[in-house]
Amino acid sequence: MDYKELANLIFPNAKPISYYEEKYKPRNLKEGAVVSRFAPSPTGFVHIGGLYQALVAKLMTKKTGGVFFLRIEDTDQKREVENGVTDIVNSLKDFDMAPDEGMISDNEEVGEYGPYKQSLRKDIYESYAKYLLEMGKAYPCFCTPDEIEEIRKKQETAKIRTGYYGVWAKCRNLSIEEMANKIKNGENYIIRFKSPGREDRKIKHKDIIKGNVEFPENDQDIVIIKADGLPTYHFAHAVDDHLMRTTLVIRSDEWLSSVPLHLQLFQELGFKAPKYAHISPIMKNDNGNKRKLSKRKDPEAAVSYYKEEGIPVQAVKEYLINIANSTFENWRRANIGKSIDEFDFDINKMSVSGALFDMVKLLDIGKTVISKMSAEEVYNEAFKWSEINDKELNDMLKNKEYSLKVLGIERGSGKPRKDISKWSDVKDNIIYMYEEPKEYDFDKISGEDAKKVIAEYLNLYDENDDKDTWFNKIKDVSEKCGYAREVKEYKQNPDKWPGHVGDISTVIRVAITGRRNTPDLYEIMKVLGKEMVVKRLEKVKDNL
RNA sequence: GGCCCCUUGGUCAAGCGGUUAAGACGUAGCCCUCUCAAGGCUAAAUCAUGGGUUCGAUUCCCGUAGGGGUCACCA
Repeated sequence: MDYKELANLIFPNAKPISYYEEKYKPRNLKEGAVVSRFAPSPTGFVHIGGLYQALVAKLMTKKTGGVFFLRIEDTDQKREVENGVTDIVNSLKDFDMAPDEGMISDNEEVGEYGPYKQSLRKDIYESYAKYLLEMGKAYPCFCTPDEIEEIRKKQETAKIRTGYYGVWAKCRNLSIEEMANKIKNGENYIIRFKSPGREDRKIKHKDIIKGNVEFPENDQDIVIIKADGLPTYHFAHAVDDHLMRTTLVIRSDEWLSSVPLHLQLFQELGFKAPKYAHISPIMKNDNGNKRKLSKRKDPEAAVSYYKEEGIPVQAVKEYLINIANSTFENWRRANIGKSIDEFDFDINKMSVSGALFDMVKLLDIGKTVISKMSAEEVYNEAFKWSEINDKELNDMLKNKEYSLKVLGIERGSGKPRKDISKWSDVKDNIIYMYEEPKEYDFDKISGEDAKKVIAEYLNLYDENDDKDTWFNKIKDVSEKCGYAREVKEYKQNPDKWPGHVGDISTVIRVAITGRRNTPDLYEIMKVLGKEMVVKRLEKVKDNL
């Protein structure tokens, strides 16, 4: 019996690898085009770190005229979660990052290099496993989980490296006949890679982000096909990224220490290895310690959080790009209005260490992004968000013509307002334009004095006044009530008056909006219209 | 614990042997102003640490400390 017969015994029906090599031809792309991917496992919501990786991949492929694809790594059916794939596909869509090829729904895909779901690629993995078996580069292992555990314990007490390697790899030295007999006797087994590596030798690897790294060679006989017949991550990675003709693997840096193994796998399979870019995770400050953003502890770890909070998609992307290339914000300032695709993203400039997540900065970007939008855009986005997240706001916004005016206050000028950083801010920002105030937060002038101010103002108010006339009338009221017409006058002589025109306009502002702080009162009154303004003023006057 | 990676203000970070060590967010103050949000100006605040190498180290080398990752039939 030889290796070939053993391989046939294990995988009698597997196609020769030449079939797949022929089927998935090298891509016909121009020189330098990057083929990269997002390859999550459907084990729960998409993590912001995953979106970050996907964004970098997307940027790189876009920049070079390459291909960005989505592959689902569902080789662990135990951890799989319902709607996992749908969530991933939708999350990418939400961020306007739909892949060029790969999965486009739970069970549909586009592209010539599929299937893009690993659980559907079993035949392919078997072919390549068989290929390794034929060459004696893989072998069946009959060790039970208990035996593996026992080996590990021995290694631990002896204080030596744990794992299935060298003399500890019992099954690698079984004769072909022994292996065949065990299989024929129905013993359970898995397939292991027979590592040619030696721990006392070093390999050098140049990572796109981390730079030069030196590791001991891999000498672990890792499992490549599990008891359930599916491949492990490592094996699937090598086979898939070869067959899908990936040129750049962008992934989280927790994989960095697997690079020696992966390189070895590519080598032994006769594949050309891709380039690797290991991205540092996005961290969070936890009592002075940095730790990865955690799915369990941190709501902002889930990309769905941003959608629910109504943080603009563009803000999230710009924030992420800024973490990746901090020169982005300078570019953005100099290129207002341009698409982020025009930014010359440089993956080599990405930080080697993990950045702390900064919600304050994200929200600041959100503010800027929204301030650049037209009233129409703000309306559309806020409306869309409110449909699923805020019924009350949605009802308010149903009056489109009026809402457009409300959202247009101090917008469209050279210096638009910057007070909304996320869609969930909108309601509180504009609610007094829809409902009469329930409470009045007067400042220094209240009671009878406030009543007098309002009464005087009602005498003068004319909705057709231009802004200067409007303001002069408030100054007139100030004078009548014994307050300074001008703030400057008052400041020069603070003892002469009890206050100034600012205090008077505060009374009117509060009477109309219920608040001391609002955008331009003149515009607010214009939008509200005469009827509403008078009604609100009368109401306050009568109740003071 | 073994192996690997990292360390510039509170945060993101430029920098790549000689700089007054950029910029942004945040913080504080001033200006503008009918309030607020902005905007303008200004300020405080950083090279983890000890050794080298060098005429000169934030930058190069070594050690130390601190942080992170990884050691599965999970990805």
